[in-house]
Amino acid sequence: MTFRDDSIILLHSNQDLNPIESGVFMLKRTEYCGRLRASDVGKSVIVSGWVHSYRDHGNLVFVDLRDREGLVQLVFDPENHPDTHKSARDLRCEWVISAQGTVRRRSEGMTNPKLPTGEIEIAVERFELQNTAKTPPFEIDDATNVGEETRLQCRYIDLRRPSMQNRLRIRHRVTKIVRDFYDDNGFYEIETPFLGKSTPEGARDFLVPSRLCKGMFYALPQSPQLFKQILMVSGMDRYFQIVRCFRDEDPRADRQAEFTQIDVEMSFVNSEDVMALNEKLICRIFKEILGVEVPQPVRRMTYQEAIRDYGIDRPDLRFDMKLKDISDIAGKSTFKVFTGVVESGGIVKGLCAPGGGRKYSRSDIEKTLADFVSDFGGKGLAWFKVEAENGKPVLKSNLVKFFTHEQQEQMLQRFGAADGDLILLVAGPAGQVNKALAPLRVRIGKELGFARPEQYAFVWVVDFPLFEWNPDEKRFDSMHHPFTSPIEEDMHKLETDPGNIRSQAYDLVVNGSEIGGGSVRIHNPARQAKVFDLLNITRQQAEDRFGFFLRALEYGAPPHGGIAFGLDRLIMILTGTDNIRDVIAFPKTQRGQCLMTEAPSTVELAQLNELNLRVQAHSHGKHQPE
RNA sequence: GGGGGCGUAGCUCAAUUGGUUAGAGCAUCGGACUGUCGAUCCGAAGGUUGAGGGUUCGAGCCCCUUCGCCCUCGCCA
Repeated sequence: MTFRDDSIILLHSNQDLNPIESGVFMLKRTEYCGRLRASDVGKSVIVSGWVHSYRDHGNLVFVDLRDREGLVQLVFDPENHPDTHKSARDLRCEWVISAQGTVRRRSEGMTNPKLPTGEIEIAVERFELQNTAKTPPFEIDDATNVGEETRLQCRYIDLRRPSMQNRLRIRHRVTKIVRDFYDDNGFYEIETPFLGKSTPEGARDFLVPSRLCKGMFYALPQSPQLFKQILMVSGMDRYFQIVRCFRDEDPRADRQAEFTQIDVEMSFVNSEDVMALNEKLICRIFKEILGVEVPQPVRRMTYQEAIRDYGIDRPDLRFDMKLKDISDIAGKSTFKVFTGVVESGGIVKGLCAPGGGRKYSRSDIEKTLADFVSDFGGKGLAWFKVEAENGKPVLKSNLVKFFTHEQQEQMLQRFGAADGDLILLVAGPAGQVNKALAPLRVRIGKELGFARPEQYAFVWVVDFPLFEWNPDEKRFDSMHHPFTSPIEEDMHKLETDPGNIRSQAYDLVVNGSEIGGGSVRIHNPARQAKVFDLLNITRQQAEDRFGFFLRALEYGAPPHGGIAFGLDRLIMILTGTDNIRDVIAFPKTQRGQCLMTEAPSTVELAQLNELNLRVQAHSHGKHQPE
């Protein structure tokens, strides 16, 4: 510490400008460090930034100066500017300076091809020390792998790293494209409230106590759903918003409690209109950010097809490897597990991994893959390796004996199996089987190198069921949300067969990730009431929760529909990270804490009193007062 | 709420079966050095092994408790 103080005094003692104390900064930036090129040779420039690294040769001193745009090399030469050179020898990493000098071309053999600015350097004539810095807890360098806990505690340091700056830059560019796109297409950006009304359905709400209405609470919005529909009733015609949403559920690698949606609603449209317009936005983003041409129109796939072939409503279509139902074959085998499942209405379904027979050993399958399947609720994993005998593929497995020759042939046929392949089967209730097979398919597709990271396979999944049966509550729940409109031709099933009504809902999926979803809404109050009935929402409940909205629908609601994109996930895909915290400037941990600010925290008793709240005693929590 | 992984110097990691004074690279500090760019060379400093307890002659290592981070199931209309 004493050294640091001395060094500042040293700097002050000579002719160079050291305005930390005086506060008078003379050198105003003229260029970004990282933007300088050979074309700038000869220019007199002033750059400002952080000392990224310094190389002191006793005589010559080199400093790599860093700003948002990159690095540039500063040279301090004792022959030309002895005082400046002397001061420069005391510079340390992350000190902030402004330097004036001349851009000059580096001589032959001294260029640095690793830097975009590597052909030039700045011969510094004078500089100002704007600030010193403590030694940072870790290096500002993408090469060193720093633990995330440390990064989150010192996020201001972490965000100096080029990779983080790049991700936030891309995020900015995307939101700029979004705003331009919707503006070009006649949308208004309109803000909606954050302090809203709690609705007990869906995700858990974040609650905010009201001071003025004692004992009452606002809820932070899970999405601006009802407000955007009301904006359509209000005649705004087209709305969008880049908006924070809040869901108080456990985070995941790709999920934060607060996240950002690109929220969109349009009047006088059908689902095709919404998809056709909004896929253009995604195409524009992929084109401008990645240079990737997304084929338009984006492929459509029904929900039913997605579940049948991929076991999931967000299929990764970078590779084929479709799931095949072999219940008909397995049900006739003598393998009790399969016949039992088929007799009780379950299915036997599986996939054929090309080359998987060579890639996976028996213990890979029976331990690693079987454990993986069981993590997702699969009860066992049956396998057959496919090998060629006399030029014909045959099945090899301890289960072969339960299948006749003909059944084996049928199985090979069904999967189109060839020498070296691996057939994996799961048996059980259809939902359970699909839930286990879908992640297995993706895992194997990645492990076998079929899912290339630089490839982007888009698909609209359409015709979602309107309802899904909730066995615990013994009632139907909305699959999307209760304002989703059924498909017209399925309306007659409303009384008789509600489970098979399709909805005008659609999800945009890329590489197995849902990046957006929406629907055409019900704009007829009578039909909305009917749907509430089917959801076992009483008139009173509907009135309590959405009364304001139902009343709005009665005042001339236009037909309307919309969509919401998950901005964070979109940025994850565009930047190729699987960690959502890497695309959020100030994210939270799995316990929802901000390690930098240490939120959440306890509050003053006076604050609680003002809100008429009292905190119950509880056993743990290190931040609790004694 | 369940399952799994991790926690050792500022950072990234090592430390044999429980056995000497817990090591290395980077960073830091001092010195040397005319073109470096992951500078180099010489030297120095740096540790409550996340915390607490236990077993033991002896614990970074074994046991118990606890805190934190990550992944995951449930959850996320």
